[in-house]
Amino acid sequence: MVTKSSPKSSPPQRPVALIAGPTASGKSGLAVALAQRIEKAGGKAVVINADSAQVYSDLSVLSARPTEDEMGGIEHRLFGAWDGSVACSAARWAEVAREEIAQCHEDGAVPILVGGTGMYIKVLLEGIAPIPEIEPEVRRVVRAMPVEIAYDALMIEDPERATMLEPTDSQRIARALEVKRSTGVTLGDWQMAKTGGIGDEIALFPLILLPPREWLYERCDTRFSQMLASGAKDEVAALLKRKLDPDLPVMRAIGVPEISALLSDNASLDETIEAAAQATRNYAKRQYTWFRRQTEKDWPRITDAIESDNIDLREYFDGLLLD
RNA sequence: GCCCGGGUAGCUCAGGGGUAGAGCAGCGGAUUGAAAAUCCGCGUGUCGGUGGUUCGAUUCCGCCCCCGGGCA
Repeated sequence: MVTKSSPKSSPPQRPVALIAGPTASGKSGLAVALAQRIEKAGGKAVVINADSAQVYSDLSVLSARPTEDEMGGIEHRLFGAWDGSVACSAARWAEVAREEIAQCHEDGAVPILVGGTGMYIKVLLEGIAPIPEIEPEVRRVVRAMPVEIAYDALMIEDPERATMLEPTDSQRIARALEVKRSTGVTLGDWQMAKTGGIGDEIALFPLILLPPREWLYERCDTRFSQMLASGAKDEVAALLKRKLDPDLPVMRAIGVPEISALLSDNASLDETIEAAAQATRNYAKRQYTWFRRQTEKDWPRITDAIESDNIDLREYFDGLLLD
């Protein structure tokens, strides 16, 4: 019997690279650079989207989806994969991402997850409670309730969860209530089980980007003006034409409400730019907190600004096949 | 030059004889199927300057400076 020596340099089983960080932190460029290094070494790499806005086909400019040029010849998946009329969710995204990752492994490609949606990534790695789809009518009724009413109802129907939540947390209150009403089981009971996580089955190569706040905010500010110059108005105009439910995630993406106001003459151009830039900064801060606190302590982090070529990929992805 | 308003937290402003407060920003945090979402916590700043009245002034009075608007 031959004992197969496994040299350090051999590619690991089921590798998955992950580049995560706040908006405008330079994730996409880094992911493409990594993919190109892998392909240059004779491997194959696929970039997989882990961003809750970039999944929508209606949002290309506004979600800062990489352009053909920026993709640099690397295959990208789950970018623009959802029609705006369909609400994606962490669980649904994770399900599809899991399939894509499996497909990559079957094809001998390294999947590189890139994105800023912490919860999507968490659900993919750790799994989530197997709660069935909520009955549309239940959802409609629950979401139409004012928070106070919903909270009072939850206090009666699932007091355990109600006491765990802030009485003002409209979204979580609605979720707990719709789950109880639609399935007859409380959210807490459902959440005792978690299914679908792939964290234990893969060799994860994570990298968290936490650049200096000032640098990040400057990029947030610049970004929206660039989006306007790249056709963001037309994108929103086309989206508005679809007359979708205003509560859908596409309709709430940063820039959509702001540009809608501009298009309907309810805001000046300056006000629009200011409001959208501010929303972007607020969002970046929330992501910053997520990635700083909700990720494993031993995951490598970059706290410097990502300039064109100042990152040594080998330092962070040592063990992956690189040239 | 005169007459009105104003000058209070980074910004917009409230308040008022016992040294001050909201919203936004900023900072910290939460995050189990809408997460670019939904929430929670954190407020000392010569209250424009200076003199006076007062036990006590940021608050009342005088003067000065600055910013609006109006009249000349």
